[in-house]
Amino acid sequence: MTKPLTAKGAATRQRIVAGASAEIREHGLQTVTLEDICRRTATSKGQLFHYFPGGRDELLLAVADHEAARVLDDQQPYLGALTSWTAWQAWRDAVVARYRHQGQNCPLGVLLSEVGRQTPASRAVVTALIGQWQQQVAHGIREMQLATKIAASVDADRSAAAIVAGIQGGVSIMLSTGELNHLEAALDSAIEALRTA
Amino acid sequence: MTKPLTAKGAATRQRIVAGASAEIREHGLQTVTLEDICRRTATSKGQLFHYFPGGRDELLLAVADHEAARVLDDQQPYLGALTSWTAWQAWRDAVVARYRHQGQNCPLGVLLSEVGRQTPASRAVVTALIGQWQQQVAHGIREMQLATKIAASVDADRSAAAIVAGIQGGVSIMLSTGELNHLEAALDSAIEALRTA
DNA sequence: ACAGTTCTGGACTTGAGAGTCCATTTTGCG
DNA sequence: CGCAAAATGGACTCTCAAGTCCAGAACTGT
Repeated sequence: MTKPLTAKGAATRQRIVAGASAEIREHGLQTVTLEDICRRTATSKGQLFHYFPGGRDELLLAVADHEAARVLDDQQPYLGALTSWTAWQAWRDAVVARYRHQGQNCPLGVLLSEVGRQTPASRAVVTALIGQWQQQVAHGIREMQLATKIAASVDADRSAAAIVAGIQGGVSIMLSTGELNHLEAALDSAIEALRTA
Repeated sequence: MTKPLTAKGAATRQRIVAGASAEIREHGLQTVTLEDICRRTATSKGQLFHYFPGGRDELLLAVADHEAARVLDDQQPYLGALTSWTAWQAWRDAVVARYRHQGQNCPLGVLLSEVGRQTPASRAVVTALIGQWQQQVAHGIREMQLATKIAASVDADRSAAAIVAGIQGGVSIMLSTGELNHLEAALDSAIEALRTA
């Protein structure tokens, strides 16, 4: 029911979303204009409003979806297989490395701190992302519990919530201060806590 | 060297900053206009630019300073006297209660997620805030260590960094999803970790 | 190939908000 | 009092970006 879209049209639409995402990651949500996006993606205003009749808001929502997918994808395969302490460490390293390497260029930070609060629809995207993420971490904790590597008394969901919060806070702080310490400390402390519980 | 300011002038300037802070907390940074601020504070454009010749940016910087002070003040007296587990719990409850009670109306969230990245000057304000906060938490940990209530092996600064990150993440998530779980989980897990270390 | 639809380009309109300017009032002070 | 500096009000300009519109090119299926 969405729309009749030819192959070419779908490609253009996709190009716009990807270009807008990149532009926003690089320059921030507030400073990016539709014209910037047109320039970058070699499209025109007409096309932009053709594919996103709702204008800026609708495009931003599509960008939010796109970015949300990236956040989880970028943590794979680690996040999906937290079955040993080595795996947890690898995941931790992957998360830290990613943010060390790309600095400001961060989908999650943009999503949560800039897009998230704007409209109900984009809030829903963020909420779903957080939920999935937390669930995957919780799943990892439960697997470790089955293998009796983590005490059964640990509340998997609650610990997962704390870990996700720690990462998110670490990333926020990094985006504002440029320092990575907090992210590392949050992850290390959380994992350490799971170990000794 | 700043400026010759009469008592009346200083009062007006102060009124503008306070009004702007409130307006931003209530409606978000991007949606608030200078005219909104004028209306709320019963001032005019002329006054606004008289006191903040640098315009919007300069005003925002003053707001950032103002809000940064609130963040720490609002956690007192708890944050300054983390000398027993009861005190830690009281602090934890104060933080949670504050966010439960005021929801979106949050200086820290606004600061970190909206103002922080804008200009170098506002980044500096945020960086200083985080530093002070972390230091106060670390100080609390050290006092507990002196009283042998926390193991001496704990790295106070690193743990404090993790705690601040957890709170920040919890607040960010709350601002986007409306749920308080993550903030509570982060604080509880962090304190629990200090206890059992 | 041809009719209908989708896609594309870009000029144009519109609205909003930051910043300017200056006339007027109030205050500080000798 | 009386002058200079500071404070105030508000109309005005300027810029810029979102969104509109339409004409023309490219593609679709029959």
